[in-house]
Amino acid sequence: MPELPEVECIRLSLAQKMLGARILGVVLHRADMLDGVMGTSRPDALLKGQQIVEFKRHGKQLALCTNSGRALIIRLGMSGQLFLTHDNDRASKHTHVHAVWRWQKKTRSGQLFFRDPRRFGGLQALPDRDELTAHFAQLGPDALTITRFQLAAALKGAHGPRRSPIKSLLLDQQRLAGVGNIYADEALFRAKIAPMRESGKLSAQDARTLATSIRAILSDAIQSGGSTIRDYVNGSGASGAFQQRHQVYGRAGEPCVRCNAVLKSTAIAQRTTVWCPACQPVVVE
DNA sequence: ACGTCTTCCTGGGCGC
DNA sequence: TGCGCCCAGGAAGACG
Repeated sequence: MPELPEVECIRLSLAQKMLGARILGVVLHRADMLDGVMGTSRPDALLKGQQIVEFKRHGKQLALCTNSGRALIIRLGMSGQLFLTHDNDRASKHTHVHAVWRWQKKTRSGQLFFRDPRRFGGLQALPDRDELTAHFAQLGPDALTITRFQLAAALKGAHGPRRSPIKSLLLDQQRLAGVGNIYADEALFRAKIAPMRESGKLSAQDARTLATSIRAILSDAIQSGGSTIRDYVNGSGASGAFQQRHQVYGRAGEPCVRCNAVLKSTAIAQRTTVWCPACQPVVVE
């Protein structure tokens, strides 16, 4: 999916055009993509008749908040897209569209499409803002503003130092919200920390460096419009450019940009992990 | 409670 | 060109 920077770029592009818009009608093509309808009608859950007052994001999750207090969470999974107009040049965009919202804002009107071929994403309806707050609170702190203290607390854990590799911890949305496979590798490279090092054995200085690296990588990526690997586009259909600045992701076997050593690929948490064995020492003196 | 592994899907890219 | 295989931006759920 879209990791935090891509979701943030989608959020910004949608907010620019749709903030204040009223939802005139909704079509849900696949009922199994929607959760949380219990106790309410499906159109209400999908925000029909309501006005969008805020687009919120926590980690990789986006929430559409309305004047009636309801919220609709959108998770994009691996292949999810949100876009405002059909691109007639690409017929594929017309397939796997699971939901369409028809909206109007003063004299402007349009449609918002939710497309997700792999269907790892989904929609979740929440009845009020407290539920949304509680829902987001189940996730770890947002990675874009992660502090060294928050990260150090996650490394330590509630019941002693964590044994899992630092990369696994970065991917765990309950510990830190927003980092996925691309930005985990990029942040660890920037911080010069090997992805397989035990989380609980990182020093306070490591935590500080890593927190700084995570924030820097994510905000740089947002500035570049996100990373387009296959088909990511923001709400307006624009691709990102950050993929051109990846230092390790997708570069296994190529030379390290810092030291020229050959980048290695290793599986950690069942995810392809690329790192520099020279810049990111496994054993630290 | 914790850490690891399987599984849910479709589609693009590659080798043959 | 076509087929089969492998891989992919995620994360819930099962298991030990």
